[in-house]
Amino acid sequence: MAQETDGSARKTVDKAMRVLNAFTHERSEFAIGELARELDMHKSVVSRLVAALRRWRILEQDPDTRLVRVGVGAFRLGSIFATRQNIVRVVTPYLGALVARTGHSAHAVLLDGNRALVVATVESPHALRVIMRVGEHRPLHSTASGKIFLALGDPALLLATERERGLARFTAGTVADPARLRAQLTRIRREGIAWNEGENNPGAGGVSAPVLDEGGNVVAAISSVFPLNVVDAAERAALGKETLLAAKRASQAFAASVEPPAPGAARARRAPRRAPAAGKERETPRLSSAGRARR
Amino acid sequence: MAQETDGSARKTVDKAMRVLNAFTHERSEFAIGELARELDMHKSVVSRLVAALRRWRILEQDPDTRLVRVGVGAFRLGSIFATRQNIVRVVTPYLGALVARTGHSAHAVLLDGNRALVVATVESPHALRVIMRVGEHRPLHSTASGKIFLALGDPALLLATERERGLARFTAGTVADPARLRAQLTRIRREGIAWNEGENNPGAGGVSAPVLDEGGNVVAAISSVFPLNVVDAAERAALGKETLLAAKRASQAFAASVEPPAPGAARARRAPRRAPAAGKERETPRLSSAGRARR
DNA sequence: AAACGCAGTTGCCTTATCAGCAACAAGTAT
DNA sequence: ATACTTGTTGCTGATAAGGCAACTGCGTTT
Repeated sequence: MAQETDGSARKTVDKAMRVLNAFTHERSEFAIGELARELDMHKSVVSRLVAALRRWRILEQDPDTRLVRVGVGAFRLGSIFATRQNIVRVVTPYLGALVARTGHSAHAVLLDGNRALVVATVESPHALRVIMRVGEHRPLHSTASGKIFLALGDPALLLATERERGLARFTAGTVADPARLRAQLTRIRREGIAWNEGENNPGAGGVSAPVLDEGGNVVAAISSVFPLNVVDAAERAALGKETLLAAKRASQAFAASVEPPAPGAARARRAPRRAPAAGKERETPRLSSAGRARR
Repeated sequence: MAQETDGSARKTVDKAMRVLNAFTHERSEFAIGELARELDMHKSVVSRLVAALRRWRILEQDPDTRLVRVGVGAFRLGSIFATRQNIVRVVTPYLGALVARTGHSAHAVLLDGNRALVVATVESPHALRVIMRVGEHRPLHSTASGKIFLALGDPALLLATERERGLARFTAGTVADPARLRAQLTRIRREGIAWNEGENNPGAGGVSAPVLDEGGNVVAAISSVFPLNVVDAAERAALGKETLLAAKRASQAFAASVEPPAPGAARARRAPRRAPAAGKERETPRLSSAGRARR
């Protein structure tokens, strides 16, 4: 079948991952047949893959309905990531403080490929509030936090975003014109905060500021989100200031938290070493690649 | 190699999962070679598996040290589980309230195979406190929450636990005698709460109570943990009462939260149907199986 | 009731994929 | 400089995976 020369394929694993990737917050349960249809694989293949993943509890299956769901094993793995990522731990308290001061929901996102991944949220106590869930993905060009990554992250990210799906239009306000987006990004670089005025969801706006490591690289973005119709210009300005402040504090806390001399550190960690030749990279198949933010 | 007749194997996926399973909170980074040694696989195999998983960001690799870590893709999956599991969402506020009243750390655990998995924690504000991290696994027979599952969950769980590793002894207080353990379980069933007096960690004790669904099945356990030496009998009794109360409230909240009529529910869900023949089950290879709590 | 349809699992056989080896590439220690 | 590391990659025989079709449970239809 003349598979394009891809040195390390491990196609079976790839298929298993395609199965896992089908699960999202919106669609968190599938019948075997559904998966097969959606992924264009044969029933028997999906059935056997699911069985394999089930053995490790990465997936689970409702004994009654036979619907397949994400399992506790996936949660275990994810929690390892969350623990290691100081960011999540470090940033959460600042989100809480931010919400307490502003009254609007706040969240933190990480870059995941060429989308932003929500990794922590604190909800506003108000009845009218914007809700965001941990694990949700958001586009880069139509959200405040996304723009932070586009403006301050790897330039390749912007190129990939434009190329990929083009700049999809979600609302009337979405900035779908590359030139206008670039103009916004320049401004963001200057001011240090990014705005979104109903460009992703009608009626919902946001401000975002970067969490930076000691080298000045963006590691995450903190955002406040609010209903556009009840927040006037003055309040928005204040909200921007507060968000920026929270992000700055979080940056300091993050820098301070990185690799604390490791109390009971046992395993030797060799001195830094540049990655070797590395061949053709090509991360995440069929979704094309986006260079990760350099460190 | 006459692999024992296991109808659906998907051995490559299994190997990939063995790689993932190597990662824990204690060991969250590996060199490729380390993994190969530990899993008794060849360097080249691990290298290619890691490359495959990296493409989906389930794993990631430090560009400098080349150490392999759990990636953001795993976090994404895990968060889907966490969201779907109302338990985590529902229970957390009650943990907070419990800590506020008692001053001791509290956490919630789910059953993961034949261990308990910590899924939510709230720490005590005191300087002297017991700390537990989300994602940690704890044995069933030497922890309060574990005993809840043994006492109120599927009876097969107890058998599997005894068979598996025997009742490993962690401290002088560990109940390693099956008969004594069963006696404790009987009492737990009667009283509705379980105690641990330094049986897992010397000096640390805990009380746990079950979160039950509408059918009376254990879906989770809530525990308060405390330093044994500063908590006298009177305080322990109060702590037990509070923990039980929190668990009861959480149970009600959980029952109320299950499947809210599904507002925009689109996909048809067929009527319940018992799982078919199902062949030889055998969950989680090489760790033997433990029947899941029946529903 | 009996027949049909649908979803999921499983045995069999062919073919494609993977494990192992060894060479190589990069970096580190002697 | 030279000898060890550790990780990646081309190559080829051995193995594991895919497709098919049969079969099992169930629910629905005539």
